[in-house]
Amino acid sequence: MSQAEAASGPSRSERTRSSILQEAERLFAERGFEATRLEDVAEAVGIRRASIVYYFRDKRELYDMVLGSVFGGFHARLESALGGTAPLPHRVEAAVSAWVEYVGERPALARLLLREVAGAPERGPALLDHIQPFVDLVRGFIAKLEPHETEALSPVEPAHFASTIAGATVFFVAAMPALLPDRGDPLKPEQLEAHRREMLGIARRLLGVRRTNTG
Amino acid sequence: MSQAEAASGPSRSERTRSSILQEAERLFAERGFEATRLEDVAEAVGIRRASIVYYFRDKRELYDMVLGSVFGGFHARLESALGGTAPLPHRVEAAVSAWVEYVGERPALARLLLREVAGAPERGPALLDHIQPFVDLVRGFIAKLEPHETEALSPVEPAHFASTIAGATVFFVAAMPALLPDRGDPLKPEQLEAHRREMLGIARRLLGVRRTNTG
DNA sequence: GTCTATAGAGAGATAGAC
DNA sequence: GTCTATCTCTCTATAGAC
Repeated sequence: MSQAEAASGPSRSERTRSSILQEAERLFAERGFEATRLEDVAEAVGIRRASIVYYFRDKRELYDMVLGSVFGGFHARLESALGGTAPLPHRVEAAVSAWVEYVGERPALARLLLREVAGAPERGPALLDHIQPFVDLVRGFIAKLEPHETEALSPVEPAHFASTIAGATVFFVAAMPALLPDRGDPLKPEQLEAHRREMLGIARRLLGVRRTNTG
Repeated sequence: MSQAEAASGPSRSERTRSSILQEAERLFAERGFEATRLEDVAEAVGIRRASIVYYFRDKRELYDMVLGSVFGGFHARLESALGGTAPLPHRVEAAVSAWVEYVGERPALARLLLREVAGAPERGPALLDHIQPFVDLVRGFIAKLEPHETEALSPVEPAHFASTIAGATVFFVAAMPALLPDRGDPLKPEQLEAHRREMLGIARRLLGVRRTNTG
């Protein structure tokens, strides 16, 4: 944002660009990359298709920007949750809570991640670029642990731990409305909170922590 | 299979049809419905694209047949696991094991399910048709339980239980090779077995069963 | 049953006016 | 910045020969 914009708010250009990203996020999540037409994104924004290309070189670049925005938004949260001086299990639990809360705020992440993960590894290393920061973050976190804390992690591999929590959450958020439509929206605060507690319970079990009541 | 085929084996027609289904299963799983070209399926089988249409009306029908085959294959297994007179937790654990084993044998299921679940509920009720038999099966199972067994289920909702296990497994199988390529194939027997045990542990926790060693 | 050839629709990308 | 118009390519589906 330039100085002038700091006073007057985002420029028209920035508002348009931001709207495109927002609608693209929703549509790519709902329909997938191939099935999403730039025409649909344009219509949702209220502009013409050619205008999208003014902001983003092509469809692929738009998609990459969406992924960057969605995954990037969680990176800071995770960093903050894992930081600090609290005991190891508390920090891991804070990370799990941050994850479930973020998915609740930005459910497009769930569908985008499901789709990306479904893609065969050879095809499209796109995902890896966006996930690598998280892998690095977690590896750094583990590297900085005290020896006695590292031992506490031994019951489970970090990769498996993350996969279980991440998979259970995105599947829950995306699958419930599809498979059990009469069950109510999983994004409703009560449902999400129940899920969060369940994930915390699983996290504690995987970490070998004795069970407590809430998080 | 007709009487003649019972002796001579599958006819050429049946072999071709079966090959188409097999390659389509793999390609739809790896690339998704839209990104899969009938051309690619035909090439993988070693025939021409037009021949596919001789066996399947159109691309959509082929896709539906693939889903039917993949999901249908698990239905019998689940039914058998949930049946019998063993105590409730044992039958649930047998179901979890059957699930993990089936995904291991037919990993296309993982990617197909991830993709289907990612689709917004409004678009394409296709998945529901294939999942409904499972919902019915589980509801029937619960309905037939003794009162004291039903109580044992109370700690967790069946839908949430299934979502957690199913999500964690398909995510694990599909995401590991993509996100941590140096970690080895999750489909290798040791890895799959470790995952199965972990899922059993989670299942027991969700069912409120005291922990034991293996399944 | 499997093929070649082609019709027909759809969507991304580009050029250039305003 | 946003538009209209158009080019070009890709893919499904069909028709009909062998």
